[in-house]
Amino acid sequence: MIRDDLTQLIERAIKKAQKKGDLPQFDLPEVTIERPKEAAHGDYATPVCLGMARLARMAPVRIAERVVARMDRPDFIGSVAVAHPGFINVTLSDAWVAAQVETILQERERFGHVNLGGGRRVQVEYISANPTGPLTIGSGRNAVLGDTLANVLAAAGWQVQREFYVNDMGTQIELFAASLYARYAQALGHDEPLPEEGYPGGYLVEMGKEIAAEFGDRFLRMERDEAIRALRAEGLTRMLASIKADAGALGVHFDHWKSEQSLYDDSVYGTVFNKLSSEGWLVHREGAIWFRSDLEDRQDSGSGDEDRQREKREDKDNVVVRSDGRPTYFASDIAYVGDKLVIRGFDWAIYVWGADHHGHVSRMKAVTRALGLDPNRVTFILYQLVTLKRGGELVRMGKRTGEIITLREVVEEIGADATRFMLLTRSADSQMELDLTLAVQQSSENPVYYVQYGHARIASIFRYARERGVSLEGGDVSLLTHPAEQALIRQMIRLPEVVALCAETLSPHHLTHYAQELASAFHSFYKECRVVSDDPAHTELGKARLKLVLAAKTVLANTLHLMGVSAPEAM
RNA sequence: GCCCCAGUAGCUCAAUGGAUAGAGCGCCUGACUUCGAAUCAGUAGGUUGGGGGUUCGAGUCCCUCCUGGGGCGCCA
Repeated sequence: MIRDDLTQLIERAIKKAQKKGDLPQFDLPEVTIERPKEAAHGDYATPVCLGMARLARMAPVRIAERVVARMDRPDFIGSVAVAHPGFINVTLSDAWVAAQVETILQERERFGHVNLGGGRRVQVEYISANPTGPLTIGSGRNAVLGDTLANVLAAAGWQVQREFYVNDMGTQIELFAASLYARYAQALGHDEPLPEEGYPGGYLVEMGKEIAAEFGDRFLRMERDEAIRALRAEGLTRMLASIKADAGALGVHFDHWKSEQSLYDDSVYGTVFNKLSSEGWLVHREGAIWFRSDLEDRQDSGSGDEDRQREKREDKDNVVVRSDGRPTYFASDIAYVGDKLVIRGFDWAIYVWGADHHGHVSRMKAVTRALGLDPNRVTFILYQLVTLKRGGELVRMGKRTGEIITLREVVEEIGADATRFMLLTRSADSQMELDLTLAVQQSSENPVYYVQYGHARIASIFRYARERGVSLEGGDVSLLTHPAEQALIRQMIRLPEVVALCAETLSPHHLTHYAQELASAFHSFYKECRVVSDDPAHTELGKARLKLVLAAKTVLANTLHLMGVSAPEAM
């Protein structure tokens, strides 16, 4: 990336200035390159000389002048300027900018990719909603974050696996099975009450009817426990199929569905448990088995580990096995992290969790450390919960309370593209309020259409060009010197930087903002510059501009696809 | 009580410690007999919740207070 080239260019210039005696000797500070907000400040800028003022005991502007004097000028540099109070502003060469159109046309769908991952393996685990009900809009935010993050990491050179963790054992699935049994029995006319704490949602009534219609009274003729066991399996299969379909409707597909139960069946849990136990991490107390966190501080004090997430250390012990012998959810999580990092050998495991699971992060980090693994190999993306309203009224929602606004409902109302874009625009840290009534009303003015319109408009230009028999063959991109053309290309070549930013900060929402800026640059260009024209004097420029808009179409499509949004040829 | 996240234009939200805090929606003014007006060009709108501090420079970092959300179970 140009940005990295610039960093090196400036670093070399500083060292050279020191060597030649223009600047005193001091340790090089980190050279940061930023994109100035003000167009007049060029394409890139660095404030590094401001920070060097004290080290060099010189005025920042003087330092900047001496650094600039020692800078090499490779072909991509247009001009370099020093600006008060000591910025170095770099403007790219217009000729080099224009030439990037050819680069984009060569790289096509790979344009925007960067190699930060170096082929290392990362697993992104997302949604992982309990398979006891349909996906909610909250799961939608999880899905969009995780899925887009996976796209971004893949574009950033990581080998990515997308995983859905299926909680197919434990209290909730038992309640689900018992609830289903009741609904099934009711469908056959029996007066079977819903269990206490059961799932009251209407979807189970439907499922009970379906199973009754398909299997008749087969399950009623069994022992009750046996029937519930059979219905649990049947219900789980149906629920997972429904979840898969709901996720698919949003364009989300998984590489692997990991069963929680399999962690026990495949003795992953046993292996991990024995390791922790033999190393003294587990303690028996009050009839239960606890993971102790008090060992932690002694273990690696001063080890200098730099957590990506500055979490508070876990300060309390947590139950792994209940006094009745049943493992807790935490027990599964322990086995699962071992499964991810050791057995399957992922270099990095990313979990996408709602903020309500925040309290579990520190104990997961603690367990990872206890297993002798680098805690930086697990990262938790926490997103703030979505509060829902309908017509201004708060909707209290939950699978266990029965009232649900399903993801499918929203996708059917406003479409997958608008849903994804809407859920992706905000950073994960911001709590969002979603009024379904308003969202439906406003879906037609969702900015996603502005971006897609740009893509469709270009497709239309090509349809028109074909009618006129105009092609881009032999187009000379060096003719692209118009300010609107240059501005558009400058936006286009930002994509790799945006991908890098999203991957480094694990915040894919930058994509939505970039997409709008890119589309805006295109629409401005379109208004100012005629692409296809009958004017003979325009022929050469027209060919060059066809190349430009094809490149723009490519970058728009790549950006949209990273977000999991379609790039329509017409709309 | 303790911990985490947030508070920025009327609304929804951006802004790797940098220059004059930006978009979209909404408001107002202009632009379609030539490639798609789901568009473009422009106007208005701000004490970045309050108060201290660090820094050459703070929306961003630290302290404190206020408001909202979430967590602190042998629940998941």
